[in-house]
Amino acid sequence: MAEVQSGESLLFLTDEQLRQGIEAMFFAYRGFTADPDRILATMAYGRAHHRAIHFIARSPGTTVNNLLSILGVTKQSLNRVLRTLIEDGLVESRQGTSDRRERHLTLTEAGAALERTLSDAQRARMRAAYRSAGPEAVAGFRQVLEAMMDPEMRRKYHAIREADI
Amino acid sequence: MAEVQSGESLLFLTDEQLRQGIEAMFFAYRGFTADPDRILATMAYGRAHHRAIHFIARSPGTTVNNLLSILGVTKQSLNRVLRTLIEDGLVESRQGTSDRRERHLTLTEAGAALERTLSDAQRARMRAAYRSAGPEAVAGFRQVLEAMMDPEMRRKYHAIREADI
DNA sequence: CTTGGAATGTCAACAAGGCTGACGTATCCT
DNA sequence: AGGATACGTCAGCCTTGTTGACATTCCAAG
Repeated sequence: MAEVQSGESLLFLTDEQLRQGIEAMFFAYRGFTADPDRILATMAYGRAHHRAIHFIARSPGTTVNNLLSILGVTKQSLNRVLRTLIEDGLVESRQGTSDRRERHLTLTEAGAALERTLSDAQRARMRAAYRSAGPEAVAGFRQVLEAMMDPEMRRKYHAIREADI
Repeated sequence: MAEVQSGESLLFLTDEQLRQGIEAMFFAYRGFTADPDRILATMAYGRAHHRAIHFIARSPGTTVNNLLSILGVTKQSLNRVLRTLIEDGLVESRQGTSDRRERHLTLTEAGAALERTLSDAQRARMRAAYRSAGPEAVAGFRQVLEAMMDPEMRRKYHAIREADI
């Protein structure tokens, strides 16, 4: 038959295996967002606020445009979120010095505190998953995720890390 | 110092590593949904329709309640989606025979065709990612994802597979 | 046989968070 | 001087989630 696999090595590419991978992504992403979502639900915030806070924390002083390209939403969408965060004193927006059209975003103390609360919860789950799966599984996990990204997103994913140096 | 790692083996549990894993999940999930989203955008459907179609295809004859527990939304949310799919002739709802309160959901030919289009696109990306990462990475990927799920979701994830036997 | 509860469907109202389109202002660069 | 860029904002729309209330249908226990 045509479906016979040429050895065990390609079994991970059967449609059934791929389908299980798809479902694993679906269920895992739910777990991934569950803890922050629970915390955010007690405030007037949602997942969109979390994403903004996360990436501002990650790249303090980032511009609105940069954040837009990372989050992949329209400026109107981001602005709605950003406005409430600024009004609530969690994010600070400072005019740029070299280019005064730009706004540079940073977390205030309160913003940083919320960020810590959210990311502690999310990291705790990630840490538990990593620990139970082990270092080699984690390396594979990261490899597959990276291969799944759109090339442009992959560039941004790397860019964020390089900015830390 | 307290931060000194006890060897390379625990490096995958540093906050920085966990943070990168979190961001990898974020960017990868975007890629994961990008292709079906593009297809759905050309019709009057969204991601919610895709999810319903996927799990009906996966478990033909499933009940509304079962679908609800898998998708984790309210019946009102699901019903809205289901109604349009039934009206459009993609899903068939048949009253149960043993328990006639239940509705059993199956895809029509048209529904199955759309499911194939959507899942072909999603599987193509998954296949490319799997191929580029290799079988061992895939095993690790699956392990970490599974560890990340809520226990209840993990049960459902396994239940779907066992139902195939 | 009656009744309680479960499964399902439906109506209404609302909110979050996407989107498009249009417009205005400040700033920078050529 | 004029075009491009960065940002903010108003208005309106869509999908998809939520709660609450209520009707229907049916199974099962008393």
